[in-house]
Amino acid sequence: MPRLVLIDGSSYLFRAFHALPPLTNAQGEPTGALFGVVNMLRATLKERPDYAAFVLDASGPTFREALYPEYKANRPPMPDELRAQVEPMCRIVEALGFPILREEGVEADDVIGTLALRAAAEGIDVTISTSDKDFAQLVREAAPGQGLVELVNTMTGSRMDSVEAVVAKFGVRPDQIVDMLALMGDSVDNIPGVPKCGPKTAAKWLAQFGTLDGVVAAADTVKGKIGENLRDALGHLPLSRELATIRTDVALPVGPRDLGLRERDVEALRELYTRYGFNQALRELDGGSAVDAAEKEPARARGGARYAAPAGGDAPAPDPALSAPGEYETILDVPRLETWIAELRRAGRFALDTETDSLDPMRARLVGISFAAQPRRAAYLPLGHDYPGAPSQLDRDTALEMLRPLLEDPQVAKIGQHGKYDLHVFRRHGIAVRGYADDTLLESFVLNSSQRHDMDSLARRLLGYETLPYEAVAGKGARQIPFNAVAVDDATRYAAEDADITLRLHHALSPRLAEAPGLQKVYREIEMPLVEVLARIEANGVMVDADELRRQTADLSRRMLAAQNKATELAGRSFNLDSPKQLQALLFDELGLPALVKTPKGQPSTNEEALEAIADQHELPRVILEYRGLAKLRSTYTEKLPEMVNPDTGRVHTSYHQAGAATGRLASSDPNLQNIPIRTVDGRRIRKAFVAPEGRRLVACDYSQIELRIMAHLSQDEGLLGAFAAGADIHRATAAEVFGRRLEEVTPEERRAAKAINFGLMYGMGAFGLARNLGIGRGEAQDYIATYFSRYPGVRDFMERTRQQAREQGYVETVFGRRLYLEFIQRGNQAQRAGAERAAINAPMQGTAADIIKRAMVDIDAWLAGQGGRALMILQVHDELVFEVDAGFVETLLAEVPARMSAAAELRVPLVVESGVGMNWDEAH
DNA sequence: GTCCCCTGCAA
DNA sequence: TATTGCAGGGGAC
Repeated sequence: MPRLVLIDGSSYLFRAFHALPPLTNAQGEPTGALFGVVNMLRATLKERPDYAAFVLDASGPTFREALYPEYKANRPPMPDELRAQVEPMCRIVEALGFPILREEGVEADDVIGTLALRAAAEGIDVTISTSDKDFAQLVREAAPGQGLVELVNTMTGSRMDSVEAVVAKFGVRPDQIVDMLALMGDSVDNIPGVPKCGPKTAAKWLAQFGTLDGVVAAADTVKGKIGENLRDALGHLPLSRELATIRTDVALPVGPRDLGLRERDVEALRELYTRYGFNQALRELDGGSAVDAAEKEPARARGGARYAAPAGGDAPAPDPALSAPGEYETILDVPRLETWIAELRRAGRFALDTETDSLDPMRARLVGISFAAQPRRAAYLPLGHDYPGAPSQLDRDTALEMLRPLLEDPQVAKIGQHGKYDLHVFRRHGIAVRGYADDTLLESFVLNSSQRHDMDSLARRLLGYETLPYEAVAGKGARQIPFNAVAVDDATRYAAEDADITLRLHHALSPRLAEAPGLQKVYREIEMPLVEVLARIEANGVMVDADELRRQTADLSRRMLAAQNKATELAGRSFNLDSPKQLQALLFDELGLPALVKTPKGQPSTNEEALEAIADQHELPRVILEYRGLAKLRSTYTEKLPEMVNPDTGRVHTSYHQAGAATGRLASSDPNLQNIPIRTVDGRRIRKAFVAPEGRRLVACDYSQIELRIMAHLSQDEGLLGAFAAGADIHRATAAEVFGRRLEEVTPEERRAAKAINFGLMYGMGAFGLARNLGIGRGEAQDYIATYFSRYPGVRDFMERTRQQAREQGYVETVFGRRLYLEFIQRGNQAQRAGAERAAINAPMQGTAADIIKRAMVDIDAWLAGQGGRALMILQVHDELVFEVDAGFVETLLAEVPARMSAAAELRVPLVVESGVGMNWDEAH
């Protein structure tokens, strides 16, 4: 007969918490209750039930509160050490494969009761695993076609599987338990009973009178003080009985047969057991002895990642030494710091990390520094914890002067995780770090750009180590406190761990790079040298004319208001033009215009394409498009950029994310300066607000058609190579080929179509996309593409080769050996595979372009370093570099920079660079 | 407050 | 059913 195990999670959590000593793991987190629950669950799994569920109380009121507002009023709030264990417990339960049930408005008891009786009725044997005696009321013996319901308490090992067993334990039958509980009452749940009536008395009365009703009827015959108490309690006994009754008829979204156990997630369990120090469980996991059911399937894949490819680079069984907890100390006096400095110097290389009071490296103040020279041993040097009662710390400037020789010594190698941030912090505190040798973020990025590279993920994946989350020491959301307000002890656990884990990650990652010489070269020759260059660009910042932007804001506001009035008039009522939802109701429901475009979720879209499509049927769509364009410029640019000016420098400092795009491109944020408008007149005005200071100029240098040139190089297509060699206008040349014209005969319309083909091909576009882009029929678009491929057969072959390579080896490469893994190319569904193929075609071109400009940046930065500050690199926009240059130095820069950009790669086509000079970014184009 | 959706800017 | 990103406002929870 199949068996269902229902686990009363809440009861175990409480009992284990109170029964076990207050255990903690190496990080000092409480683990006692967790430990108890985990052991109970492991014992349950060994019994191999067919179905199981872990049931918890949900928040929110239940019917019992409605019945009796004082219900559970005496219950003390959950202790913090216990509360902290709930979330990890759920993660372990999940990872073990148990379904978790948490029903809003229904207590766990009633969920269990309902499922138990339903299952028994369906012929399933039910084991309720609980430490709560109240469940004895549910015990049933098996009957024909009916399963039994039994109780086990794995903490005591007791089992109640028959009426007899219940009688033996409580002196009453299961059907009398509720009456007994009503008579006894329950002080914890605040259920009133008969004062002085305990289990013995209740059992005696029930043996005598049969039921609660019988007891009530015979109340007058009970003698003595307790008889009086009984008679006084008569009024509330029915209520008490109802409160004590476990419901067996609540509505639930699942039935017993929905509660199959999933395969356990071994990786997740390893991490969690490691983190909480459950060594026995860990050994069992590795030995695989106890629960072998799980080994059949790999741990479930992580969702979300678009490429996410394990291929060569994924988690080995973590070395236990790497995943063990570390021992951390706090440096509070000069001798201790001297000892550490000596040790770090002796080691010759060490991991370091800074803690600050802000995420913005251009505003952050140093709060502390951590170091690690060998795994599992790290120290935290607090310098700026200033909460009331903070321990006395070393003076910041004194400590920094002590550290300066070490930090500025290029012979002592430093290892960081996202060290660019720390370089900023040190620079702004007067330390020019040298010898920044390795960055685990970039090691991971180069090894497999599709995965996550944050320290928590890396530690989990590569070390099987669960880091202390930042939220655990600083809180989260609105209640988050700055790091300087974090207690020094907590800070030490968090910060020293950062340095320790950085070092361990480097030990895990660098051998993998060594195994892949091509990748190591990308890491060593492109990414690592770029770190300091990016830090310099960010620190340089760009001057923004805030007044000009404010004038533009005013102008945009005026025109938005006009558009809004016009829209209100046309619609016949007012509505929120910023709300796609309201817009959709207005256009498609009220005005009855056709909804020709759908959003990804199937809603009628109000995007530009959709509005353009109905613009000839109504005036409103055009007005909305006008409004949208203005609103975008105002909210994203003219209003925001002035707010981003750093008060110290008077300039805007973006952040470049070196591991931001899987193809190898940089990404920019806070603010994003890689998407400043250029295509419309209003948009271009914003570029006029990016200015050069008095006596200087902005110089913009951009690669001409770099991705198409790379396509020519990679495909070695003769036609394409020839066109670039001849210095032709490539879109015109393409049009001439595809439309069978002489170059000078190509019409603007044909050139536009050819341009769309060129760009579309680089993105792996099909006939459908080209048709939509050009507003032509699909057949016609297909003809264009066919003609294109017949004129440029090398391109067609190249694309097929690329797809093939991606399918066979799971990744594609740039000219410089950077890889992009494409997980879905082999095992995705149809749409995912198609998407992966498009990405595969695009990545070598986009990625090679990224490699090239990165190389150029490193080279140019080195050159600029010797030019006495007469020019600064201030922006990178994928194929463009922007410089701020002394007016008298412009000539020199123009003689030097474009040449260096061109020389950044040797391709089969020339790398042409175009330059412009002006007082602002618009003019420099 | 946080998260998701829709929208739109750049190369 | 065209690649890579970042970010705004609305609105549900």
